Amino acid sequence: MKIKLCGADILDIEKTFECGQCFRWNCDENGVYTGVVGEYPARVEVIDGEIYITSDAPSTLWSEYFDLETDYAAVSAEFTGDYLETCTQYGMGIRILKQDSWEALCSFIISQCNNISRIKGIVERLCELFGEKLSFGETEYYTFPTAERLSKLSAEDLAPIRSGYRAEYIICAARAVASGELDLEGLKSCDYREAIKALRTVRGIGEKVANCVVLFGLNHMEAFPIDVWMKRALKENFPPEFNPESLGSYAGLAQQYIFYYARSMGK
DNA sequence: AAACAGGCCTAAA
DNA sequence: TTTAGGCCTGTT
Repeated sequence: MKIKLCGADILDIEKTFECGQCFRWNCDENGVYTGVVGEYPARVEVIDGEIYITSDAPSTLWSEYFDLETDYAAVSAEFTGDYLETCTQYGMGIRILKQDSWEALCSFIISQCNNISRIKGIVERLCELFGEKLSFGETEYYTFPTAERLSKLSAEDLAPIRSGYRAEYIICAARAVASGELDLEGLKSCDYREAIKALRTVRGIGEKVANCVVLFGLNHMEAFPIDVWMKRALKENFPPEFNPESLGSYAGLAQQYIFYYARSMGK
C-alpha cells in the first residue's frame, strides 16, 4: 500500500539516500527511489511536496527508519560556527537512517578504500547471490544475507561478488555475529565508546568503520566517523583542538552535513 | 601506464 | 605512538 509519510521539507530523499550512509537505494529517471529495508522492498517518491512510500511494510517502520520522531531542525540549531552552519544549511533534509545493524556492519567493511558505485555493486551481488528473493511489482528484490548464512561460507565463496581482500573481513564478521561472540543488538543499549571497542575486536573493523556502524546501525547518534574527506574538512575549517564531543548527542548528524558538503564541493 | 579510491593490518622505528 | 607498504578490484 501507499502511505503519505511526511513533508519533503523534513526529509530530502535525494540527499538522504545519496549522502553515502546507505548503499541499497536506487533512483530511476523520474527521481523515484526503490530499495529494500529488512524484508520489505519499497518505493519512495515526492508528490506535491510530500513523501509517499509504497510497500507492504507496517507503516510504523518508516517513522523509525527515517528517525522522524527527532526534531532535526532543533538539533541542528545547536550546530554553530560559520562553516558548520553553511554545511548544515546545505545538508538540511538529510536524515540519519536507522539501518539494520548487520547490514551496516557488512556494508561499511566493504566500503573501505572503495568508491560508492563499487560499494553498491558489491553489495548488490552479495544480496543477489546469498539473500532471499522477494517479489514486488515487476521486479525482483533480495534481502541482505544474514550473518548466519554468510558464516557458513569461506572467503573464496565470495569471489563472485568481487570484494577483493574485504571478503575475508566479511566472513570474520559474519562468524563473530552468528556465534554470538559479537552481540550487535546488545551494543545498541551500551555506551557508545564500549560499542566501538567491541566492534574493533573483529578483524577488518577499524576506528572509521566502527564509527559508521554505531552511527548508522546501532543508534549511537554521537558517533563521528572521520574518513579522508572529514579529515580534510576538519583540518581546513576547525581549530586543531576541535573535539566532536562538543557537538553533543547528535554529533553524527553534524558529521553527515560536513561530509555531504565537503564531498559535494570536492567533486 | 600508473596512480588512486570514504581503511585495515602488520612490521618497524 | 606514529609511519610505510601491501592488499583486491575498478576506474581514470
